[in-house]
Amino acid sequence: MTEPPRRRDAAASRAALLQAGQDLFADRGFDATTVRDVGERAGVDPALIARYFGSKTGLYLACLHAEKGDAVPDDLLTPGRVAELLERVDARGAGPVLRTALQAHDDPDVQAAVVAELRARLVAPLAARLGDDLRAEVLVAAFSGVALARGAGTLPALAGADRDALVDAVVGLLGGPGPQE
Amino acid sequence: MTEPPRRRDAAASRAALLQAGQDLFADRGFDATTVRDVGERAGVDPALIARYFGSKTGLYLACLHAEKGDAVPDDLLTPGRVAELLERVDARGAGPVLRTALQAHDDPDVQAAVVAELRARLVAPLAARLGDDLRAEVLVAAFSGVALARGAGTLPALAGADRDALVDAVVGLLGGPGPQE
DNA sequence: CGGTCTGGTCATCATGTGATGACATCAAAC
DNA sequence: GTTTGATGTCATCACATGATGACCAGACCG
Repeated sequence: MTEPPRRRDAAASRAALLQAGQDLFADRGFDATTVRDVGERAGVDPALIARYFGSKTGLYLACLHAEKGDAVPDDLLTPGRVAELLERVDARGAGPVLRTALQAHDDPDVQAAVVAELRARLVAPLAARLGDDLRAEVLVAAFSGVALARGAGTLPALAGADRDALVDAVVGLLGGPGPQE
Repeated sequence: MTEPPRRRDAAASRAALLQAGQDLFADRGFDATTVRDVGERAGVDPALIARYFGSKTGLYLACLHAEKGDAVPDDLLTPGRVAELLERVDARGAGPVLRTALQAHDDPDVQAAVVAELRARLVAPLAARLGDDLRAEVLVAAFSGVALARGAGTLPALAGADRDALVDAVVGLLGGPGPQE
């Protein structure tokens, strides 16, 4: 750090592309995001995506791994965790992982990576608590649906609701008969 | 009916396109379905989509209205209704309505049509029972998530589960604290 | 038969998109 | 100052996709 900002800085360009990719992929999904969009948002020539990430898919995978660290794997059933995730959804979109949970990706590498992310970050802790993979996955799918719908605007009350009210509704409906303390 | 099948039959071609559109849109969504796909599946030249429906979007709207009648508006909380909907999802994909509930469509006409369908078919009856639009919409979003994930295969236990077990899990988790009798 | 209408086929266009490689330009090394 | 490698810019390609219109082929009517 503290380097005088170079006028040409590969690391900075790379980081800008990564950030722009995270933003746009989270907001619109993979297919609806073009490399030109990413380049424009990053203030960088789209051709550099190929240089630094190999391809659009490479950038997507990098975005997936980049956000790996910033969400602590934790339980989904606690109101605090629900609130935290929803806050994140409101601020930055549903995110590639939740998105791809509900729509298969054609590229097998991407699909495998998302499955692994989902499992590690959300399903596994829940399954450990519930003792049941199926119930854990149903919960994850249901929450993903709420997160996506929040951004889609197709369900007006959900899209427009105050976040606290939404947390209440989600916890009330999804957290119901599960073992909470 | 009982007409000897004409070698050239506009109504039959139209119906074939409509059916193929319903199948493919339900299975893959709007964007991932090409007019060439629809034509091939229907055994009909794709150019006829333009003739009979004006455009791909026109066909999509027609598919939306076509399946309007075949799902009885009913309550989502009852196990019977959940089972019925899941059966349909297993047989024919999530369907355009549930799909678009979670991903906004760019065309405003389509978006408006889907919002209306969703409201009439799913949200309204639930809201009447729960007395709360927000909770009703959360439930619809959650169920849509489950339906989509069922087909996406990203959550293996959910995708592979026996339907009865899935109905149990869904009813147990979503129907929990709601007013059921 | 000749004419016309309807249904169907096909070539083609315009556009958007991801990818690629040639070229330019800056910075550091020598 | 020259060279060299890194960094960035740009034109362009290949391909998929939705749309369009010219044309063809039976059917029905006179």
